[in-house]
Amino acid sequence: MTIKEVSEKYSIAEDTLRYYEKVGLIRPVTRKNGIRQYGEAEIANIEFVKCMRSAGLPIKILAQYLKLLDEGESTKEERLKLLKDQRNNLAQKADELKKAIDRLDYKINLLYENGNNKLKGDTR
Amino acid sequence: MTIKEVSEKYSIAEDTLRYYEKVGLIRPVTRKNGIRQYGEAEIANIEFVKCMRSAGLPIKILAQYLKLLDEGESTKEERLKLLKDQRNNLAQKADELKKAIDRLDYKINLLYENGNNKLKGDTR
DNA sequence: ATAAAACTTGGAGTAAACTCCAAGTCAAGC
DNA sequence: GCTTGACTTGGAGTTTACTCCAAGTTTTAT
Repeated sequence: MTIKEVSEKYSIAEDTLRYYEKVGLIRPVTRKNGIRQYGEAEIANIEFVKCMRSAGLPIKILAQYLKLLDEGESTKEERLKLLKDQRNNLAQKADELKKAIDRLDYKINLLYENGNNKLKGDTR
Repeated sequence: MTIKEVSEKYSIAEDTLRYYEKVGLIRPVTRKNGIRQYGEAEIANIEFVKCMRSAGLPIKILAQYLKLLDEGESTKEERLKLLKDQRNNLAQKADELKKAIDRLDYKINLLYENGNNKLKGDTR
């Protein structure tokens, strides 16, 4: 798979794919005449990265995780901690998201039920 | 309430509070000898803004919403649309978050059950 | 009244994550 | 054999959301 195909399949700009490689978020891609040929493993990585990035995991963290993975078995504990930390971060983010959604829903309902948004204590 | 008190109560830097005011995310705060005195309405605004920002709503959107509010009743439909759009954005974000969390949980479990992370098809 | 602490402003600087660009290479079609 | 088009690189530029700073003013404590 060429960079263009990957870019289209996953809606990630070619520039971004090269950038990810540069900063160690995906492994160096093997080339054919200097041109990147993405194999199955690379594709799997990219799909994983996309999922994590869309949830807001920082690039640095993901790069560090890949580095640990490539360092082998000895980094197992560290990887476990990293994954758990990130999982907890996301869970907290999900909480905040839920609160904001509930609040928006409340405001939306106010607007439906009552054109006048100036109910006591809700000036926004 | 002074800017310092608000800053401490809501864990928002003073600079950030002034910045929010500058970009129209909160209304101009009334002054006493040039010094900001935050009243109840301002505090409520700030608390709302904090909730929305922690969910990732862009500053531009929040500023636009405040502007619409201050333009009065005629902007009701537009405000409703804005709130719904943002609500939907957040809901989608929550979905992505959930997917990422599930995936991390899966990886964490793999690590617990099996030191060797190289199960078929999971190179990350 | 005067030194120290707290506040003000406008603008510059920073960090993260891209995104764009110029200049060069390389294989393929005519 | 030359042009076209896709690809490459390194580096500069952009956006968002702060965050810091210098220089000045005001308030408070002695």
